Amino acid sequence: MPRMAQDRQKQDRQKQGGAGKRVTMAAVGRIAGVSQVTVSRALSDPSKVSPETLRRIRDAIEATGFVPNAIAGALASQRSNLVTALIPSIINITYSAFIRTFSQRMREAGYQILLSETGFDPAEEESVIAAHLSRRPDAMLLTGIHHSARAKRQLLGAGIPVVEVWDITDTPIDLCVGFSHPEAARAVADHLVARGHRAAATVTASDERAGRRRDAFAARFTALTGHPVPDHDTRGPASIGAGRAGLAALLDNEAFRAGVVFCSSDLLAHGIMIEARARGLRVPRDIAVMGFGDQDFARVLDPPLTTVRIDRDRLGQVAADALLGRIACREDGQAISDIGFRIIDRGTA
Amino acid sequence: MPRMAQDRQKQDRQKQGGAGKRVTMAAVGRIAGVSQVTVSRALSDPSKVSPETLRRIRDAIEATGFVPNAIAGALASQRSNLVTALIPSIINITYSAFIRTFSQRMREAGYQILLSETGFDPAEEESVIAAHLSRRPDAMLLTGIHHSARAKRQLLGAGIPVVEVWDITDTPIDLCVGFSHPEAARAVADHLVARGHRAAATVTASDERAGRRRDAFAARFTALTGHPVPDHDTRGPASIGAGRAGLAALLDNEAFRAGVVFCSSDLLAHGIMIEARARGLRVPRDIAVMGFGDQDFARVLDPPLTTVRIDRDRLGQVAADALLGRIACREDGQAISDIGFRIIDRGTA
DNA sequence: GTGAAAGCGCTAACAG
DNA sequence: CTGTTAGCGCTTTCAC
Repeated sequence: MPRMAQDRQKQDRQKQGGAGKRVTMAAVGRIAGVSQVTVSRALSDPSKVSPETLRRIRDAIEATGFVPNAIAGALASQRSNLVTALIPSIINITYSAFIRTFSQRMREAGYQILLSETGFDPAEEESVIAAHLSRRPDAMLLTGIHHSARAKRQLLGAGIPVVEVWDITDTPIDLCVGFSHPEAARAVADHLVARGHRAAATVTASDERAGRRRDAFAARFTALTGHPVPDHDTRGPASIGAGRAGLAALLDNEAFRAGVVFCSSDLLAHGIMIEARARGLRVPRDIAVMGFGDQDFARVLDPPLTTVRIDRDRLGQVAADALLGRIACREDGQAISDIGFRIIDRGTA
Repeated sequence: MPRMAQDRQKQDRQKQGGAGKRVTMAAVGRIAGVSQVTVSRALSDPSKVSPETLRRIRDAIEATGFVPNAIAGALASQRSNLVTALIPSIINITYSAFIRTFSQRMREAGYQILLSETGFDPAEEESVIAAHLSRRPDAMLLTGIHHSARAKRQLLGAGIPVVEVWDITDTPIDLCVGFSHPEAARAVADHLVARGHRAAATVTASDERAGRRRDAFAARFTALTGHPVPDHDTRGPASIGAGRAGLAALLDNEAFRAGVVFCSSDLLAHGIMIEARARGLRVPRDIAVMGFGDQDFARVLDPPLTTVRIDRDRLGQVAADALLGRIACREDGQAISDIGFRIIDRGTA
């Protein structure tokens, strides 16, 4: 900030009066007739302070509107009560829904969550990780299992519990909770072939995990049926519009005319249903659709969407518990949790 | 297998010094052969340090994996470079989409965002505000204009810039950017009546602002047509499923048989389209639908959804700029910004 | 049950 | 250009 602006700001804050001096524990103590430490104790463990003193301190806090300075507390105690989380996208319900469960669980345990988006970009992630680490979080949540070497080093150096979610690996940085994407995709291929499908295509959003599902699906489907699996890459985030465009492209290219489309998300699948209907094609008779994620709308579409359920709430919960366990130094909890997946057979495939 | 990975992990942490000594500026300085302040300067303003010294410091940082301690920095400088934001729901795209724009803008200016949900509950909001204030943010964003008296007092006492978004008032705490919900709702009523609609109903999610829109809409529509406007309250968050259930309830109650349904969100409107079609009703011939929000899917539905557009990106941008302006002490920026709304006429009403 | 003293790791003056 | 000296507002530890 330019020097002048800074000076002016200082003056303004002082003029504000109420804002000039923020209330400190020392000030509260002065009013209550005790020392600063006693105020600290009254807040952190009231039982260590006599009832009478406690009352005076509480009155003083109320009168001054004192709000403790967590920054100073964190510096002194070396505990920030902060947990940071990185997700690819905040507007993608897949991630935001499980972050909500995770946050709630952590908040109940007294932690606040610092959340950032990384936008599916490893370089971006690296810089965000460093920024987060500078806040000295007590633990950290990362999405996915691929991180730059530098980021891993810093994470290890931080000496805090780290949980990687939404994927699974034998070699996590620390903790890991998720499921195997290739395995899920192969299960989908097996399922669709068992149901009699002999032609398939995929529509896939820009997401490394989605890409691995597509590859595993195509490999298995082709192995089983001998037919290639054309793919449409949305080159962007999943959306209903991208799904419509995806089916349109597949059909117009004549790479695909009928069969089942396996999508990397329910949103895409929904778009495919709309596009199919707009073209006078019947779902699932002409075009069958398989989603991924089992978002809340999947069951209320018409026909209801066949998809793969990932228990996001459980994922958030298990991730939080794993971290909490590590923080409490219970090293006994298992480091790797596979929460699995489940094919939900409904009306579109 | 987990066991081995776990053991390996444990060793790694111990070797790393686990909870051991984190690298400090003093340590980096020692290695580079300079004092701690010089390291600080090298980081905050490299031009103040000789090139040769800078090189040695950078090498030392690289070698040690040093990550600056923002906690200590914040305590010393009285600037946290943290901005906190409260939104009702993280999984509601309405809010998460604009938070993304806001965050990006703030990040470019060097701020990190601490985000929390308040879940539409004022009491919850109050406690979250206090928790956020304890982190000594440099600014704060609040959703809506209704806050508890205690919360307002603490906010004022904090002496930081505060912006209230998604609504508008003549008496903001500090800054305010949004639009008038009753005004938007009345404009919708005028528009629908002008298009010939004489019967209307509403489907409304649990959200104070949505409720105010419904009330203003019903009052205007009735004043214009003489007909009452039945409402279905979803008693919960907006969703496609809630929209379907809403139309079903309206129709089954016989409070409503044909006409236009004004929804508090596009998601609800989408559900209504699905339910109407499932019942063999034509949209918009039998049931017309008006959404709210103009989410990305609105234009790709079939028929495309008529709705009200709120420029969320602009909202996020203006909110960020307002805050940044205040932080830089440019008191000239206007305190209240009305970003307006726009009726987007498409195929459903 | 309460207080005094000693930092936590950094930034902000002020010297040199 | 670089170093020294003071804190920032708490928690911790040790006395009393």
